[in-house]
Amino acid sequence: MNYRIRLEDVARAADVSVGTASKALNGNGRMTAETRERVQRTAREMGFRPNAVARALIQQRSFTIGLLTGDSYGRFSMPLMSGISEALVHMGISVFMCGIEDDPELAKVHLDAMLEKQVDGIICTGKRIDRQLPLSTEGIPIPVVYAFAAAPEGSVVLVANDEQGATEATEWLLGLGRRNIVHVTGPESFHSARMRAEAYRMALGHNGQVMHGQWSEAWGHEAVARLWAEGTRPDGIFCGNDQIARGVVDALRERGADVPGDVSVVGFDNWEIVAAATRPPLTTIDMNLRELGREAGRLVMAMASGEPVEPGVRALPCSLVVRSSCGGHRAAAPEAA
Amino acid sequence: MNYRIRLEDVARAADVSVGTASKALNGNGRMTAETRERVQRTAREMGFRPNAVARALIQQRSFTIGLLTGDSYGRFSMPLMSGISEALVHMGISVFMCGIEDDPELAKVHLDAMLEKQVDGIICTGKRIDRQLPLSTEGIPIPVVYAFAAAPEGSVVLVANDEQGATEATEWLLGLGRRNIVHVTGPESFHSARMRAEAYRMALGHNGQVMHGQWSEAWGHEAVARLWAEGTRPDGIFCGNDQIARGVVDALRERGADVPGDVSVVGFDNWEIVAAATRPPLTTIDMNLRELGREAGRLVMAMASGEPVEPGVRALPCSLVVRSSCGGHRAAAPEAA
DNA sequence: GTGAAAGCGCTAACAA
DNA sequence: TTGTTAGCGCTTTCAC
Repeated sequence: MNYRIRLEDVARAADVSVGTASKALNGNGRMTAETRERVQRTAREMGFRPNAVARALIQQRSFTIGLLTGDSYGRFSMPLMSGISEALVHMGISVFMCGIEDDPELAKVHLDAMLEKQVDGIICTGKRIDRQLPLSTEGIPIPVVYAFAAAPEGSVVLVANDEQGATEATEWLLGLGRRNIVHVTGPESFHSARMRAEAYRMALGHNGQVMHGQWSEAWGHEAVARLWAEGTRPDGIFCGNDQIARGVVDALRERGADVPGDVSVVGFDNWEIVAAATRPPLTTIDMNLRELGREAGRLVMAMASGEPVEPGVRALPCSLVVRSSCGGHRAAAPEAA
Repeated sequence: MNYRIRLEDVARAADVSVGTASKALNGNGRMTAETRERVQRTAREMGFRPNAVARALIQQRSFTIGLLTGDSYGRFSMPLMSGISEALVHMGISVFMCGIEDDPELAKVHLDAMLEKQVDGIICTGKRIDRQLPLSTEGIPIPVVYAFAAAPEGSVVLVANDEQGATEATEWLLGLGRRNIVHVTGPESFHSARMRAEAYRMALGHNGQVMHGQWSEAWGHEAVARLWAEGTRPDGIFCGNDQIARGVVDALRERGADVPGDVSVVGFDNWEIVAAATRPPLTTIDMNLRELGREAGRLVMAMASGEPVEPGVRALPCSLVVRSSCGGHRAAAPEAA
């Protein structure tokens, strides 16, 4: 009932010209309400589906954007893409998604394909915010937004606010009365690790103790082992991600330390599969990647519509998600900024 | 250097007609090698990018497909989409991806958008193979393939071979000399859980012991607790997914049972974040979702090209991934079917 | 071997 | 208020 029905068919059936039919369906032009309704009804009855390709050709807009991602695991790219899609679907925009697997050749192939398909804009995303994708977006004639990825000078980029997130985490522990707080995190080579550590120190008001290692559960175990070996007994541990936090919580339990009774632990990422499965479930920082995606979608379309958008890095707020690894309740500490 | 350059511009610069330029660039028609090369060189130098929208309009093919997913977490849809994309990118095909969040309205909006954009085919995917998406693909004038999702009668559908995977897992345990093997899995309401349990029984040659519960670590703990309470001491446990397996392994360790010394444990899913972080890392079944995606991509394009494709369910093989939770080495047991 | 011209399905400017 | 017409950028007969 909807195959190969052209506007011309609808027009003929409704006894108007294609021009009028077009206007009737798009709400443009002037005509009697009767005519407009008749055309719309006819179109509906015939199962008419406008050909967006023809429309794109003439309007020079495809109502399509491209999402290039360096995160093929989906940890970051899935929530981002959900947000983007959510923000744009009601404008009739669809999202091309492609993973580039750290391969410059592949990245170029995908990018060219999208450019040829006349996407209205491109969003690039990675799995860490201090590494550029293997991809040059220089000289690209359409808007580009970077979300959760490093970008060339002068780009529009969106990231989660690591400092603010880490500050919230640390202050949450302080608010709970914890005073001997250690920070166990990933490699110092990661910008995020450095930012979070810095914010932790600032919130503490002194140097605290920062332990850099891997972003893994194993490092969480190892870190606790080192702490115990050197006789340190923290009452709060802020971890650089949820995997480390899970390792820490398990290691603590194995040593008979009660979480959250003796030690409060905060994670970072709110990676459901890890945070919710930890015993007790992790209180952690959510980077609100979905909202980041929404904002990226809005921005790229604003740019595509010619609205002026300032280049620069926009850091969106993280929020604390309270589960059970700290004790305390949401209301007992300051809200997200 | 590549903005708004049309074929006409290239043609003029190369001193040929647009028709000739088109043929030169697409390798069609007849002309002197010199002319062809000159046009190609000119196009390259000018940074010409053919407008795929115009091409799609005339060829009635957009070189685009749609991926509708009910799995917004990405556990299944990411590998699937990587596979699809991988199989099709070299045909110049891009993939629209959209999550439908169990929302029929949203699903329809996305589906209509793709249809209007003249996608050449659609792939639908979910997060379990016995639940249909909230979506009717009836009367759709383009090929539809279901991958890892339930589908209406007469559809082309691709799933992982649960029986074969479960058989491999069980036989691996048997091959290791385990004789007292228990199966701890998810709710009986899941088709996959029933299929895997059935295959487990077949491989065992008797009824064994099947414990249905949740797909969670907590259930893994609980199941071991029950086993211990009733005095059962298995030497092998085949788990319905990796999360259960992780719970089982942790619970076993807490009771002083050595894995894999006393008990061998096999998981299902090969979900890296869970399987690799378990101590010891899990030997598990991989559903090869990426390959499933590749096949889905090939199939949908074959259908779009008019090749006859038999409707029905195609079950693709799973494979055993050996880590440390069983002892034994890859060579000691039969290969994947 | 190369060019001219028609047309894919639609929108928008201009006539009537 | 409605219809006519000229394209959007490309491919593809069909002449020459």
